[in-house]
Amino acid sequence: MPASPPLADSTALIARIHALAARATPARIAVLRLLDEAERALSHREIEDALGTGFDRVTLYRVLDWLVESGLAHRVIDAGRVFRFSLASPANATHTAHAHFRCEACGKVFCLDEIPVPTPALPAGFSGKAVEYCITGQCARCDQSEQEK
Amino acid sequence: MPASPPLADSTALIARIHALAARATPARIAVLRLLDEAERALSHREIEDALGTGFDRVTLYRVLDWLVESGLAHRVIDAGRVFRFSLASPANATHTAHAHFRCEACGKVFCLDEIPVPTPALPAGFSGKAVEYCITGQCARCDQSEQEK
DNA sequence: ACCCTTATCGCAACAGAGTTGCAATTAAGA
DNA sequence: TCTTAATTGCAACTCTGTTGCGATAAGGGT
Ligand SMILES: [Mn+2]
Ligand SMILES: [Mn+2]
Ligand SMILES: [Zn+2]
Ligand SMILES: [Zn+2]
Repeated sequence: MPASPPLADSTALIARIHALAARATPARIAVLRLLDEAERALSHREIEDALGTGFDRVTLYRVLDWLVESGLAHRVIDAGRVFRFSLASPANATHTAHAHFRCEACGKVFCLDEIPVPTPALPAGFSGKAVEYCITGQCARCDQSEQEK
Repeated sequence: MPASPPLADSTALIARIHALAARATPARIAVLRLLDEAERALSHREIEDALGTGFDRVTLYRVLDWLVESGLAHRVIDAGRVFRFSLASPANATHTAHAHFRCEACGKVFCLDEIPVPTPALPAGFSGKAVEYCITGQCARCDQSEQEK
């Protein structure tokens, strides 16, 4: 039972791609669906594994780049130097700042849309655009499995 | 006119290293001095360039690792997948959360010790340890040079 | 001042994530 | 169905950082 809204069928995904005047290719549809179903930010590797063989790694990289450039997804970098991607919800599609949580145990990154990101006052001469707000710690699942030991 | 306190001489730097029961090698002294003089977080590459030839790249990587492990410095990762290092001031040596600013124009990362980092409420089951708070935009210098055009 | 011990260094080889060039394929409109 | 440019697949590549190991040298003891 995914917490996210019901996953879109292929036709809806294809429409979303066509709305950007781009070609609805199998790779794009597959990645889009996967990110839509995922409740956390996924890395290229995780996406590759989830989709199995059938798509070249470079194709997946390019699909992810395209998703970010087109504004459908956004990219965050984790402590292990790997990019993680999550679908931009209508809420954060407008580049609204939102917080992230990275679990040190399992390495997953979660989008915390509920938490407001404070906008700080900057030193003179500095002009801020985006704010990154990331909490590191242990996620609910890893916290639980640690209790069981 | 550096905003930071007067840079320490070699003997002071050596003392700082010896206080950790470690050997005061040329590489460690040089990197420590450089980070002490820098007002922003430096990447390995920047450190290598600044010090010129004379130290092996691996040695510099190991010095930086040692600095982080010993608590003298802390490491942040930037959007370009490269680590940046800044000396832990007495204030943030205790792992006190502090904000960072990354300039999109010149790529530099600044430590904003003045800005307080808010501690957010997390979803149930999540336990937070560290908070990363990074503002992206344009630094004072790049903002200025843009005006001149 | 000299010797030991072993922490640290230098080199070379390696690893992982991501990028680029280009010919072959194919989505989508005519 | 035909055309054409967007997209793919593959191979080679870059960049940052890591590891193994023999050589070097910091620093404590004499
Ligand atoms: Mn997010
Ligand atoms: Mn800092
Ligand atoms: Zn976890
Ligand atoms: Zn700048």
